[in-house]
Amino acid sequence: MSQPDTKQRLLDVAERLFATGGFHATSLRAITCAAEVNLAAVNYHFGSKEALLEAVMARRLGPLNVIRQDRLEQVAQRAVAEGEKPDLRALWTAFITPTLELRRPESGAEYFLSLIGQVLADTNGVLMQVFLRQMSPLFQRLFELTCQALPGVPRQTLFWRVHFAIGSMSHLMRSNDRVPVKPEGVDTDVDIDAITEMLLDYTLAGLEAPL
Amino acid sequence: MSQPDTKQRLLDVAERLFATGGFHATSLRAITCAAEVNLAAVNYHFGSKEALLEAVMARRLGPLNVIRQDRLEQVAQRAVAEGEKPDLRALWTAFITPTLELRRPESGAEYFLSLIGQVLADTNGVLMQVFLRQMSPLFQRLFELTCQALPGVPRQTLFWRVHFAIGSMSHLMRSNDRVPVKPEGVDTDVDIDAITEMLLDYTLAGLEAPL
DNA sequence: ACTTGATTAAAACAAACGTTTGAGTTTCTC
DNA sequence: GAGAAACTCAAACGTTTGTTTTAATCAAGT
Repeated sequence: MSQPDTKQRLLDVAERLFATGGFHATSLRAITCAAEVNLAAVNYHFGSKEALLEAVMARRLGPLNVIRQDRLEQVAQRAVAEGEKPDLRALWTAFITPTLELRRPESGAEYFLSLIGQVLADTNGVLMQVFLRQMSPLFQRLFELTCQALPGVPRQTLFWRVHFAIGSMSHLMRSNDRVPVKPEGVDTDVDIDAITEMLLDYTLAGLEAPL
Repeated sequence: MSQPDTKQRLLDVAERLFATGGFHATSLRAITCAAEVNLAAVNYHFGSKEALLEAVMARRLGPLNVIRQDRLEQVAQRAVAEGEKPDLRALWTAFITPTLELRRPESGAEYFLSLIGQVLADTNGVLMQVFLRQMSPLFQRLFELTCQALPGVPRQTLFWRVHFAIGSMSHLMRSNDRVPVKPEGVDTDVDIDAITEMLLDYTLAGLEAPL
């Protein structure tokens, strides 16, 4: 009958199923069945499948973006106060670390992270359009601050390097522990902090690569 | 009536539509309509939608993998002959350059490249399964040779760095000229050779990042 | 010209899809 | 307690989907 958390259950289940199966390959019936709510609840609470997706993304992306934006601005302000250019590692730490924190099981957001990773791979489809409405300002800001941090690198080169960096990061976001090919003697079950450091090292080296 | 190139048209159109719309969001009717062939032709020539996808991938991935495998082995053999470790840039040039060549309009394979980029983002769904059947050996080989080229970097670290590199590359493969966010003053319409160099620089710097 | 195998076509099948509808139930406010 | 708003439910709607079926047509070989 009446359930106090229908909307929440739909969001949680949709997050998981969209992440593991993809938006288009996940039906509303699969979601509502897993959430143990009625099919019509989706349209009642959200209006449409796409709106459900948008709600799934907005509930975590909003707070995540606030954190990242704040941290980016702190780095920028510190640089201004010191009359220096922004610290590149601090910038990308501000962008990457809160994001990968969502990878921790305790965050309850690991599927969300995977979903966002997939969104970043969407070729201008519905996922990407929804996502960009919420992300463009942050991407722009990150890029501009990175340009300030690396004044000797042409803007165009930096654009592509940032593009590559987003690619690495989103690839990691998607994979969780689902790494498709595991070589011998490699333990893929690795600590979040360690992998964050590795990604930062890799990204920083790439961004700063000699011309 | 009888058309000499029904199968080819299906492959071409499927490649394009799967690449631009995604596998699940592209119907067989959309493909057959665009190819101007009958719906039953898909099942007649390929057996199923998934088999069509597999054929789409195999027709270019097979030859591409032969080229890449040959070039990788050349680098490896040169190193053995000289009693040295393999040259890292040569390895990744062998892997990346033939791949990004497909980005050229003249190759007729730009949609294929985008499709493979999407496959690399698939979370163990049908796309990834089809793909891995054709790609695992090459990935393994690339990883092992990269380990040989960088003996001072722990295997596990290298695994993740290669993972990041694949992420960058696939992100680039997917995007073509569809870059979602274009900052001011950046020309995203860039020469293939230039962008290949940029990706190689970025990737090499990341792989070789100091510990 | 006939036969056989390959190919095409339209229709059908069974299932699935997102959305809508209208009735019933629950919750909230006065 | 009554009424309104919020919520749930099952059925229905109209459409779409991948696959199958069967007959017709084409192409190649004898």
